[in-house]
Amino acid sequence: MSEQVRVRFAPSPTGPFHIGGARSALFNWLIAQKCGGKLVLRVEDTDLERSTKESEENIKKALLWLGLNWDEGVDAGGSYGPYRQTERLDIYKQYTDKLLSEGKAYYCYCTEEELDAERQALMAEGKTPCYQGRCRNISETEKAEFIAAGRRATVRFHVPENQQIIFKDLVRDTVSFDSNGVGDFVIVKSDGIPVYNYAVVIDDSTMHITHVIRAEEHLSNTPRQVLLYEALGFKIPQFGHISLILGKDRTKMSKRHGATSVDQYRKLGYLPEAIVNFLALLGWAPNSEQEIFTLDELINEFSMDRVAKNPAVFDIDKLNWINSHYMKKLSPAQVTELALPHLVEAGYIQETMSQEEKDNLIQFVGTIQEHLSYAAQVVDHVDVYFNDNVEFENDEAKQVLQDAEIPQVMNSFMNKLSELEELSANAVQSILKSITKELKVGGKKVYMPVRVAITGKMHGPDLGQFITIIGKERTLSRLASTLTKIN
RNA sequence: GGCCCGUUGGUCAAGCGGUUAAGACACCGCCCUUUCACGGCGGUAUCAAGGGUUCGAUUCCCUUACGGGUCACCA
Repeated sequence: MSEQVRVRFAPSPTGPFHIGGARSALFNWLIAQKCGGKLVLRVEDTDLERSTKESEENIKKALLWLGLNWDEGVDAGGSYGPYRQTERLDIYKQYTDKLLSEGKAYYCYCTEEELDAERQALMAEGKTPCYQGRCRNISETEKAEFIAAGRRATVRFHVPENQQIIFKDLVRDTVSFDSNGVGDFVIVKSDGIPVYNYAVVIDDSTMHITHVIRAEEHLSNTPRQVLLYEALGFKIPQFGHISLILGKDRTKMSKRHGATSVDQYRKLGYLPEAIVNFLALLGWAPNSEQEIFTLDELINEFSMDRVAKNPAVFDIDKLNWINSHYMKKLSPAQVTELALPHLVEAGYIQETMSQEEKDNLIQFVGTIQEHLSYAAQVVDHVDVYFNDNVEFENDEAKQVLQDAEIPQVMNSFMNKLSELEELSANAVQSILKSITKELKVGGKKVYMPVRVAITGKMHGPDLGQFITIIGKERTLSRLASTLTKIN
């Protein structure tokens, strides 16, 4: 009987939810779904300085927004709680006492300055800067002196010497380290709070996690953890270290690479299914040529043995392409809704607008929807809709109105438009077409000048629809004022 | 600096000893719509370098270079 797959996502609530964390969560979620296993959400809040409840809430909200729910853990309950590390202090203490009594761990009274000096010295010699074990065998009298001097002890793990630490990794296969390069590390801080590498082992083990899938930055921590698993008599889980996401300059993605948090993308009007789809393709490839995946399809296709070892550069162009794909499935009203905050911020609209204004805006958004990568881009297209004061976007646009036949085209169009009884996209198209026939000129000589005269731009929404939306009056007045500008 | 991981087009990547080295994004061109876009079709472009192993290396091994991670009383 094979045991049930249990994976976990264990963020530390110390800031915005990073896109890389989202990918780790996604991979874990996919594994759980695929294997009919459980995903545990554990909050690693042992960094008392930086952890905030707010951050925890943001992370949970972002996970849910992405469609990644969890079966067990914070807010969901379960039989292996509590699921917040600061609520598990008594559990860690039991194991610490055990390690201490078995001589596998010891108190260390070194000060920060002493440790720093030791590190510097080793670095200068070109050696691995790891703790040399000064407090490993101190006498009781020394200990008493330190305590009397007011020193507070940390607990260090006694790392065995000359041991090859070998473990299997789902992504990297066999990885090995030499225990001599590790050095006795702190497992409990002087304030009694366990350190990440220690708490994670106890948690993963007591929560019966079978597969530890996390980012590659933890790969070098794994030998420490393996040692701890062995010392505590725990079963070692399957590890899988997925590569990092890099920025365009091939360094770890950070703020200077642009938006890095899930929430920033959400606010820009990216869609959760697009982000999930994009993230899945960063570091994983399907066994087919498919690029667009629903969550269900991902569950079907996903497997750890198709996860890449090499780090991937975050390519915003591809994200945009994927997002625009999903965006086309939205109704204009939905796109408008996503863009609203940005339109308000840009000063185009007020928080309160009449239903009529809104309906009209939605119609306009419908005409530009296919140009959009994400909803906030509506702002870049909306000037032609709100602004009746036509300005040429460049000389090329201005040039379009310089041809000899332009006055005729314009006059004819203005006449026909004002005589039109019922304004519609088709009617406008007919007018445009009739002018090409009448004047025996190509479409380019008609459509382009009219577009430029009304919008000042060379590109834009379908003319028939656009004119219908802004109406006859505004169109005619724009044309009239543009004509005065070109002479 | 020590240790660990990695390196196929500009980017994501398939490939797992013999291939015309897939596909996607981006870019360029053509077609469509008597305009721009959308869409369709096509094109440019890749195995980091050097040694081995082998009848044969993108694929296996070593070295170098480059990139990244880690060495905290951060996670």
